Amino acid sequence: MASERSGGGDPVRTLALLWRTPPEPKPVGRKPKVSVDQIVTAAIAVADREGLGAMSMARVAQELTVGTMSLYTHVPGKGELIDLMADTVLQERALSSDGTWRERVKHYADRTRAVYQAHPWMRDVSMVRPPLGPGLMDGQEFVLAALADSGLEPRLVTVAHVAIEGFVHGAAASEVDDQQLAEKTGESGDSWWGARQVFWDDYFDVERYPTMTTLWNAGAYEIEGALADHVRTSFDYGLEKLLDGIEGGMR
Amino acid sequence: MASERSGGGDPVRTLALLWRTPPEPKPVGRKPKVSVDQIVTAAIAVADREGLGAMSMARVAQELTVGTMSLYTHVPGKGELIDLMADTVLQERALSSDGTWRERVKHYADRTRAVYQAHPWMRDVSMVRPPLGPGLMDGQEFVLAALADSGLEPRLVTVAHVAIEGFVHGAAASEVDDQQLAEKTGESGDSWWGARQVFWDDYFDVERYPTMTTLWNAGAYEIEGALADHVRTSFDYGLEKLLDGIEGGMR
DNA sequence: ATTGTTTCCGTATGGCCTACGGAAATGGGG
DNA sequence: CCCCATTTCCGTAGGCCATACGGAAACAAT
Repeated sequence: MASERSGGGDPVRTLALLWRTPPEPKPVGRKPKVSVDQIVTAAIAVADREGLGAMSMARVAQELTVGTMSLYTHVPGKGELIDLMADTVLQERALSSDGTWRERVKHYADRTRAVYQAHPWMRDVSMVRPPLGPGLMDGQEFVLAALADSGLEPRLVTVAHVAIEGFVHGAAASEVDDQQLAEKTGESGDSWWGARQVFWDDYFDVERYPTMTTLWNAGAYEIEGALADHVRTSFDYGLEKLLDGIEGGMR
Repeated sequence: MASERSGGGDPVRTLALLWRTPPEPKPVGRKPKVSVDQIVTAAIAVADREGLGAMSMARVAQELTVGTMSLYTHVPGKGELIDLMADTVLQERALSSDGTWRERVKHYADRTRAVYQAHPWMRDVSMVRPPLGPGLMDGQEFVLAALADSGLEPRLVTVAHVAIEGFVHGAAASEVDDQQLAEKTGESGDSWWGARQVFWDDYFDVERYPTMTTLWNAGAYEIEGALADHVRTSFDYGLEKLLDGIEGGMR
């Protein structure tokens, strides 16, 4: 399977689940052993610990000491479950609207980044056909409000929004990728690059890559802390410059 | 499975494959029915047509009318095969270094985007521990050269590089996601959003989302062409503004 | 106790990766 | 011409996965 997808099923059913529309109480019939919330919570727990790849229906059911097929009574399928998981963790952002529009966008970026840190499997969830639940929508509103306050004209607000959203999710995903792989393979990013020392020894061609060579000699690659910090710094820089550009384009 | 990963195996073996170090000619023994190149080409063909999810070892072997296990003689495993595929298609960029540094960065973005368009499965390949082959390295050198020419000091060149690389790959991935899903589910992005009309009717809360409501009323969401075009425009805008910011930060 | 309703879940199908080990092909030396 | 080291080919098997189907089990009301 490629990236885990979602949003495939019946929109009406999925939306009802996302917004937890109370499914009119059933006075008759067997009592449920599990609830949607329990399933989503268990699924998130499994994915947090072992990655989205390990989050199989069987595994989640096991966690709840329930038969695999019981889950299908409460959730249409795996895709929809992932939708629910994603929207749930996005709600953890708890965005507070203080400060200038720039500060708020940065706040949004930080909170979103924190979600990815806490739930690295978010990297594997496509946000192109996103779950239209409260977690996602609240975030959208927050960024749009900040951009609207910036004085950008409406048309540009929507354009800038897509660019920022893309940057933030992309950055958060990249940043987290490293840790995710480290967990999965039991090998840290630094050690992975260390093992590829062979590359610099045996394959790097100084004539083919003059700029890299120059930069190397200029000490531009002497990193202070861990590699992950460097990546993070770079994305902070990128967001800053993106906002600079947007701000500059207004005048 | 989460995103398809790679880069797990023995670095020495993988690097030899990426750079096609000729494995000293074997004078004795049975003649190979397939070569590494044939395997990679077939794998790319399958992934192009049916997605990375369909690119199984069995499927590729079938394509070459060969037993599944024969592939393992030439390629260590699926992860390494994906590395080879990725680096191969990145080589298709054929970057030409004309114009200002900004033009060259944009050229790079466009060519990379084209690769993702032609090979949508690239969305599912993580670029955090990338295949250190010629395709990737040539791209890195190209962007670094452009940034170095911009007059940015060496330290900032590497920082800006990570930011740009993240933006470009992220943008290309997002853009392609839509088409990939369309193919996979047989439903276009526009029709998908159309089916979610229910959301606006039944769940959208005007009081909870005042900015969205205002923007909607201001006509900011009246899109001209297809949704995909709008996304593309937004990323062009984003890259432009990012470069503006970088340029502005130099003075 | 029967009936209607709802939930639980065992089974089965068809897919995936890849470890293992034997069969088949090939060229050189006797 | 036969033998044999060497290399490649590939069948089998084990252990995963999602989910369609249909019957068993639990519960409330009659």
